[in-house]
Amino acid sequence: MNRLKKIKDDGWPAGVKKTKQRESVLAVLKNSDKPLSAMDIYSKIEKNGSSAWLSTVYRILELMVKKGVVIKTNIMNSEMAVYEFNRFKHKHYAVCMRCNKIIIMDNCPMDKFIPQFKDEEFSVIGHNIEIFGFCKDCK
Amino acid sequence: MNRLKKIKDDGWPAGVKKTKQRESVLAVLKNSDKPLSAMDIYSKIEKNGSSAWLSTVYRILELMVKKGVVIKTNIMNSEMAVYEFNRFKHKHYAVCMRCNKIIIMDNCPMDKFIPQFKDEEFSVIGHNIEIFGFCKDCK
DNA sequence: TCACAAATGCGTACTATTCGCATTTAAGTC
DNA sequence: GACTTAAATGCGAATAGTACGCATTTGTGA
Repeated sequence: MNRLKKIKDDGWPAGVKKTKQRESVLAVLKNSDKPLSAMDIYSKIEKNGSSAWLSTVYRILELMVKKGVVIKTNIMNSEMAVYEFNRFKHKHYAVCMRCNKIIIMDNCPMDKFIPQFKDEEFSVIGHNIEIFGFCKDCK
Repeated sequence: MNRLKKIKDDGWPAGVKKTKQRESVLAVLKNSDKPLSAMDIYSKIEKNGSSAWLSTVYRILELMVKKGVVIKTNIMNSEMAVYEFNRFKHKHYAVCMRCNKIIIMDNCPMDKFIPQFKDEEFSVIGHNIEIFGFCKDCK
C-alpha cells in the first residue's frame, strides 16, 4: 500500500522542494484546528517572526491543494476561500449566520445516502456540506 | 395564513417598486431552470432587447435575495455567485469537476439526518450540499 | 562546491462585486 | 393627468481577493 508515496512520512508531499515559506505555511495549517484564509495564514506567519509575501502564500496553497496535502473550501456568504491541513478525516462545518464562527460537525449525512439524479448519470467523487444557523452565543 | 403577504400572488415581493430592470431580472431567473451568475443574467437581458447596467443587476439581486424571492449560492471552485428564482422546492446540485455543468439532485441526505456537534450547541436553520464528480459527458 | 531549475519578492493586473452621486423614474396625491 | 418625492438606475470609479510576470534568490542533485 501507498507504493507511490505521494506524501512522505513526515507529511511533506513528495517531489516538492522544501523552502522556509512552504514550511511556514504548512506549520500554520497544522497548528490550526479551523480552516484559515490566505490572509490569516499570512498574518500568522508574520506573527511567528517569519515572512512570506501574500502572493507566495497563494502559490504555496495552490500547490499544496494540488498535492492533496491541503483542502480548500469556499464558505458561503464569504468571498474568501479557506484552507486546512488535510488530516484525511471526513468533516463538515456548521457556520454561524451572525458571527461566522465555524463549528465542526462530527457526523456526515452522506454516509448512508445514495444521491438520485433525474435522467443524467453522474459519478460522485465527493461532497461538500455546510450547515448554517446560529451558534450558542448568537442564538 | 400568509397574512403578511410578503410575496404577492403574482410572485412580486410586496413593497418593491416595479421597474423595467427588476422585471427583466426576475423574468430571466423565472425562465431558467439552472442558477445563473449576475453576468449571465446581464447578458440574457441584453439578448432580450432590454438593458440593465451590471451594477444594477447586482443591486436588484441583492434586494431579491433579501426579499426571499431569489436564492444566492456559491458554487465551489467558482469565484462567482449564482442566483436562482426561489420556487420553494428543496434542491441540491451536483457539479461536474471538468465542465462545471450543474445537475439537479432529486433527494436530500439531510431529510432524515440530525447533525451532531461536539460540545457546542448550534441551532440549524438550513444547509447547503454540493456533490462533485463527473457528468456523463466528461466521465 | 557548482549549476540550474524552481521558488520567492515585489509590483502589477484581473475579476467579481460594491459604492457614490447625478439623473431618471415609479407611484401616491391632488 | 400633472405634480411631488423618495427610491432606482446609469455610469464610473473603488475595493478585495486572487493570479501573474519577471528579476533575483535559493534548494538540491551532480
